[in-house]
Amino acid sequence: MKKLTVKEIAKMAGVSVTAVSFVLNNKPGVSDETRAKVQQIIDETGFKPNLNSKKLLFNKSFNITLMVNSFSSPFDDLFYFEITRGILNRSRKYNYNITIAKLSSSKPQLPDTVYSGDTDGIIFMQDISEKLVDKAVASKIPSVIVDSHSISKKIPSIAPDYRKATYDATKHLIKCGHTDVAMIASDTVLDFYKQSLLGFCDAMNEADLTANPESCGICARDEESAYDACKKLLSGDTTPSAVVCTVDSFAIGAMRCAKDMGFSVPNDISFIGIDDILLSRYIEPKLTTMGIDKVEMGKMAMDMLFKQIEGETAQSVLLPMELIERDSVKKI
Amino acid sequence: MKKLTVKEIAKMAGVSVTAVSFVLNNKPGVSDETRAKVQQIIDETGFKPNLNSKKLLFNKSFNITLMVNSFSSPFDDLFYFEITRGILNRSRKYNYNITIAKLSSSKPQLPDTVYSGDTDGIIFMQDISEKLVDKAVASKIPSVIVDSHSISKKIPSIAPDYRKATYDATKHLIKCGHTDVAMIASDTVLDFYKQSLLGFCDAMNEADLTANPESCGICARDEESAYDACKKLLSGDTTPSAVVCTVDSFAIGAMRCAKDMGFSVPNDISFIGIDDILLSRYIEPKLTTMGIDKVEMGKMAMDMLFKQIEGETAQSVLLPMELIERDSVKKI
DNA sequence: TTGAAAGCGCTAACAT
DNA sequence: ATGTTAGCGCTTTCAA
Repeated sequence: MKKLTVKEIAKMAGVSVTAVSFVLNNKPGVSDETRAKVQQIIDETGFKPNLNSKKLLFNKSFNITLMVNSFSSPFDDLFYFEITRGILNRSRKYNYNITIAKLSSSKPQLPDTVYSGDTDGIIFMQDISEKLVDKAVASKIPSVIVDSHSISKKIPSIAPDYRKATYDATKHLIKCGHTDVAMIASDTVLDFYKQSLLGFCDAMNEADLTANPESCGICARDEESAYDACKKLLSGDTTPSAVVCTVDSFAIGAMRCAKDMGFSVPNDISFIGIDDILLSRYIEPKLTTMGIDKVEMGKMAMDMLFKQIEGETAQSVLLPMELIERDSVKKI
Repeated sequence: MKKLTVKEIAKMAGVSVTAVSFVLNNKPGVSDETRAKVQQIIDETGFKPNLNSKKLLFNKSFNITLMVNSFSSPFDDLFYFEITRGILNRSRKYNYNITIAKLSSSKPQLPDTVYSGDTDGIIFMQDISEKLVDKAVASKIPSVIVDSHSISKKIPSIAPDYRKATYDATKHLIKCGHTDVAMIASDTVLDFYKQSLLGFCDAMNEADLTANPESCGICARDEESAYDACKKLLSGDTTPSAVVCTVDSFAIGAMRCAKDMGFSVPNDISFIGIDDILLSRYIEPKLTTMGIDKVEMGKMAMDMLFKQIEGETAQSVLLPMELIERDSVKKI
């Protein structure tokens, strides 16, 4: 059997390749009669035009690169996996491939595909270094950042409103009657830390409670260091009655520490997280946290990227998070 | 600035395009002098040949499609995410893109990319229907199945040795002094169920214990139904002292049930799982289970796929699982 | 409405 | 060793 090409189909239908091309792309310029004839052959043979020639012609790869952070924890992976669902969902609409690439942990580099014309856009998952942002901007390749913790103006991003989320989380604790509230924040991204601090202090001040360095200057970078941070927090003369953790995984580590130290959660001490990772539903007690629709985030990322691919400009968005009440906060 | 092409580089270096092509691909046929000259221009300009033309020429897409099951649970996602790490890791070596596609839940269909020449191979994650297997074989596209629960002969697959794993899990319980051992198995894939049963019975028989329908005829399909299955198991006149669950998520559901019914785990009843999903380390008590190196599975999948892409045939492999002792099994 | 042919950027066969 | 050129499969301009 001969390989199917437009040329071959044209021969079979007794028409020119132009006619076949027009039929394939639903373009006018062929008589109904010719169109029907060609369409029939296409249907019979199941012919699908080879994408590679289109790629060359239009100098497009029909690939979107998903850059994932290689040093993220499995907890984060799950978070990003859900975002990926949304991205995949939308990619079908646009008829693009989604290709995954790991971000090099050693040096900030765009994927090779950018330079060989093998990608039409990049979706960065999680924060990227300022250097990488600059490289992306310089390459002129359409890009978006999804779940950015800092507010970059150079690349459109989709980020949860972490300041508001921290504010709401703190406020929830206060509403539950807590007055000695502390925070374990992440200090890996400066801007994220600032937002957490701002949100926390806003809520405290509003309730005429004071936020001091002892209560909100404690930081962590992963579950393990959150364990240590919590130990420090609970070893002082006075212990807080509630702790807001700016990342769920911190809350998980911190609660483990509290339990190990003989505290009962939430009876002796309450915890609230931010992110609603899968695990939060399964630990004991189930973690109260701030959640967001991750699938929706993925869809938005895709839409924003496409706006750019089509030459328009896209605006960054800040998404609200919702309180998810479970069992780690006690009403007093 | 003119767009960089081989032609342009050739002009700049004052040589033919052939020379440039040879230099780019490290082929002999140019003098050292010419090579150096061309290389210099390439380095200076940072020229990268456009991949799209190569794709057309060789009729290759340099894309590998990763087919993921759309109806898998988040627990499974995590399992597959780790496999994906291995796949990504190896893809760099081969210089291929990894594109992800969701398997349609409604009908068994190969991705469109197969028919438009937009993929050079498929890695199926988890089991696929026999119909889909046939379609993949018919399309002649190189394929592998990773984490297959059944043993298909038509497509090379990488699967954990679930029979052996069930055998080892059961044997571990017996070695810990348990004689009343039951099993909660998955019956979604017939072949998987058979393997579980065989492994379980082998271990029981070897120890002169009897496996009867009451102890090994109980099945589930997810965490929730495992909860119900366990309820049935523990409502009889005699209750087993240990249960092997052929999937970790079943064990999680079953343990929750046992605790809800007032049993203490592992004091009153022990549980062992298979898979070592992330969650198993975080639940209370930490689940004893059978684990496997998932990153390695991904790497193997990639290697097997490439063997096929290069025209060789690949053999299915059965991977051993290792016992991971944690806190859900009591020694008596 | 139709068909012929150029051209996307590259590699490789062929001629020099 | 070097240069010229055909051709991968498609879309689209142009001429008929």
